Amino acid sequence: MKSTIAALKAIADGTRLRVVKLLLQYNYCVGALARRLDVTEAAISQHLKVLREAGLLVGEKRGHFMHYDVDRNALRALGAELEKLAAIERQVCKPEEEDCEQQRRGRCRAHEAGGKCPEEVRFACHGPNADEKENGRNGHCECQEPQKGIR
Amino acid sequence: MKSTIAALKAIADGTRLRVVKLLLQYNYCVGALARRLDVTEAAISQHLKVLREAGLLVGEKRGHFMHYDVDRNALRALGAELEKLAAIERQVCKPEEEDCEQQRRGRCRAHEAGGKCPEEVRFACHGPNADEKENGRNGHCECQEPQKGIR
DNA sequence: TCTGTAATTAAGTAATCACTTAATCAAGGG
DNA sequence: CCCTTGATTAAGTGATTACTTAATTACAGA
Repeated sequence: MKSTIAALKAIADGTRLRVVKLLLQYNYCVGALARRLDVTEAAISQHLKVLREAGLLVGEKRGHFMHYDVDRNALRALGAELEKLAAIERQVCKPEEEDCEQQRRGRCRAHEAGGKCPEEVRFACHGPNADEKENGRNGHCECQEPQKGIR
Repeated sequence: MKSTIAALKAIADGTRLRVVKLLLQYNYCVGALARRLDVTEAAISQHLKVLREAGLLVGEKRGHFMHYDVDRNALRALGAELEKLAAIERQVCKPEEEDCEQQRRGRCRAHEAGGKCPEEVRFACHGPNADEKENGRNGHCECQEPQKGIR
């Protein structure tokens, strides 16, 4: 997860994205990359280091020259991770499963449509001292799904 | 493509990634998010702005409260884009299809295993003045696929 | 071993960024 | 209309970053 962020940071840069796209097509050496992208060799070298340390590139020395290759699996995995993220399911309230004291609160409509209120949700939506302020507006928010037809 | 970079930059941050993960599960209001992630509301608000402007979040006002939702399609599309990137095919040399003057060069082994040398590759690998320096090492690199068995 | 070149690293700089606090805007409730 | 509270914005700060030039390391040919 920390490596995911590093990899995302690595490709979230215009120049480095161009580097990756080019290296996917051509097995350029560093100097060729620099010429092709019109960037100094030092700059390219530093970008390559970032991409390499993020696990997106692997280098190979051939004679005088250093050639980098994109780790396509790593790149694919990164994409898959984002798609997997997009598939994270919503946690909805199921008050019948848990004793949810938020049901008592006037402005908390999180449960009227039927939903649970796990401890972490209760805490996050109403704060650590939610119990102390009965029926007030303080600390409340309609923190769950949009309530169709209500309000 | 520019929006891709903006979206990548947006999620390539630890706090914002946590925001996205949380909003995928719970429809928290801004204050709830801040409490849950133990970040000031101002900071969260700024992160939400970044994510919103990157097209990853959509906001909805409900009474007093502002609730943000992850645009799952945008997130999925971003992941798909990375996977598509990983599928970019390598350009290999096909000298029989093009008149490739690099074949004459001693140190350029790009073609010995059979490969084309399109103008852009030629330029990138050997520089704009490649023709002027016949048979020299200058400006050359073995810029294509690793040559098995050669050298 | 000496020389020329590819690549990396060092050092410095301007810009960007994540965060802070304080001020401001917005939306009810009394 | 005022007051409270949620949310955003403004302004400032320290850290990070992308780039530059210069120095250094690594490699191979003569």
